[in-house]
Parts: sequence; structure tokens; C-alpha cells
Amino acid sequence: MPELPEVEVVRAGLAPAVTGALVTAVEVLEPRSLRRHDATSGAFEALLTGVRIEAAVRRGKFLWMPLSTGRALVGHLGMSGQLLLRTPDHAGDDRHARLRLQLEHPQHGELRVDFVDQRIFGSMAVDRLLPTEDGAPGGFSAEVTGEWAASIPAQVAHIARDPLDPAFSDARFAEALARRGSGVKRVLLDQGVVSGIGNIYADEALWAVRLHGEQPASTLTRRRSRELLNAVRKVLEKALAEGGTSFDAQYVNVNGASGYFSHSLNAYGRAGKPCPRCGTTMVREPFMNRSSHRCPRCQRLRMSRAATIA
DNA sequence: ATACACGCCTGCTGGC
DNA sequence: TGCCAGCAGGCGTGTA
Repeated sequence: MPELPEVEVVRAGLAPAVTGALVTAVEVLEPRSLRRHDATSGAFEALLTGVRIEAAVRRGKFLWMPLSTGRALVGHLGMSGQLLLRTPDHAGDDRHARLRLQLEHPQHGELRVDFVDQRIFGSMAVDRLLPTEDGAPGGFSAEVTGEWAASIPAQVAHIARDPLDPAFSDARFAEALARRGSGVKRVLLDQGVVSGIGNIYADEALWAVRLHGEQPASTLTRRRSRELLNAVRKVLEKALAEGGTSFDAQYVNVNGASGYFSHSLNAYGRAGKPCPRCGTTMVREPFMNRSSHRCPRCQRLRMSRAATIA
């Protein structure tokens, strides 16, 4: 399941191929992948055909491509989504191909972008762009000039900035933790507080700072919340560095899911295995219809402000 | 406002 | 061998 690092790898791979490209044809193979497209503004195909792509931008796990029309093509990969850059005549396993864009790029010629999504949790949509509240760029991209620069798709506007965004406010993150009575892992997964973190990197960051995911967020001292945020950044950057090395710049097989297996994970998926730090057998526990992974010795629930003990 | 349950989805795995 | 429950889990929506 792609989280921030995987989506950034997709964005970075896509950007050079789609920036400046003209959409020449659109094929909708699976209408359910357009669940988040508001058809009252026009049909998906019609809003894209003949339109130029200006850039590839990302905030958290959301990815969008500003268009010459002033709108944006927004994508979320969900659990199993991929955006694959292919040659126009690519043939192969198309069982899970949901959407297909034919592009004409001034330098690279004809290209094809396939939205492939086995579970159909992901989606694509053409959405309108709104100005950002703080006037800062809406998300991360290499290109920073254009009408779209300080804007965000309507359906992404409620998502907080991610921890790698220069405009992310560390102070507001700390305040949000201090206000919440729920477990710190829930808060990490709340995309309205901080975006880009999913189950895997939440578990990894919590392990790194020896925190129990059910530790009430409000019991963390400022110092502890700072340590947690630093750990989150470190985990995301490490994954990004590892995931970003394995794709070909020309024809990117931008695979959000496969990158995970090359990462060295300390907590996620390690139930029954020794904690890399202390050797204690790690456990898996039910959490919000999924699982949490932790070391029962390093990551204990602490009473009150004792959460400061590392 | 915050918190939590639920539905959406497919394919793989393990138990009986 | 075949069937089915369980699991993977982000996000929008609905309810309290």
C-alpha cells in the first residue's frame, strides 16, 4: 500500500514524461475508478482530451497533474494503485488496467499512462483547483511556476501538509497531539493532522522512538512529540532514498507496492521475530480493522507524562 | 469538534 | 480438493 515515499517515487518518475505532454486520448476501462470524479463539471474523458499537462505534484499520498484548462487530474493510489508509463503499443497483462491515457510529448513522442488498480480503492478524477490557505505551494513538485503553483485540488484541500513539506508547521503538529486524547498512532494516521503516513511507517516511527501506539497523544511532552516527528521524517526519507533508486527515468515501472519489500523494516510485519533493538519477540495486535506491530518491551504504555521516558 | 464503525474492493492464504 | 473466513487497509461517510 503506497504511502508518501512510494507516491513520491511515482510522482518523480511521471513528472519528466507528462510535463508538457498533450492528452490525445482517454480510455475508461473501469468506471468505478472514477468514483471521486464529479461528473457535473463534465465527463472525465472530455475534460482531459486535447489538454496539456503542466506538472506532477504531490501532497501526502495524493498526486495531481495541473492542466492547461486550470483544472487538475487528481489521483490516489489507494491500496493497490499504480501509474505505469508505457509505450503506446504496450501489450501485456491488462487484467487490472482501469484507465488509460495516450500522451503526445514534445520531446519523448507518444507515451501511454496506465492506471492499474487491482482492488479499486484508488481513483482518478478531474477536479478544480483552489488557492492554498497559506499561499504556499499546494504540494511538492520540481516545477514551481504557473497559475497552479499555490493551489490545491478541491478534494485534497482538507488534507494536511506532509512532514517533508517545507510549509509543514511543526508547532501545529505538536498542538494537535497535545489536544488529542486518542492513541498517538491514530493521530499519525489522521491525514487531517499530518499526511502521507500509513500503517507501515506509523509502526516504524513508533518503534524508532519506543512509543506504544495507544499511548494517548496528549501525554507526550513537547520534546517527545518533536522526537516522534523527527522519527517520522527519518523513516519517510530513508524509504524514499531506497525506493527512488530502482526505477528507469525513461520508462518508469512506477510500482507503489513492490518498493516495500526492498525496505528494511524494524517493526511492520515482524510479529514473532526478535526486536532488532532488544531481541524481545515482537507482537501483532488488532488495530482499527488492521494490525499494529510493536516490541512489547521497548514500546510500553506509560502512565501520564511518563511517556517522556525513552 | 472529536471519535469510532462501516463500506468499498480483489486476491491470496490457511484451516477444516 | 474445495470452500470460506480472514487479511491486506486508506479514505469518505454516517452516527453518537
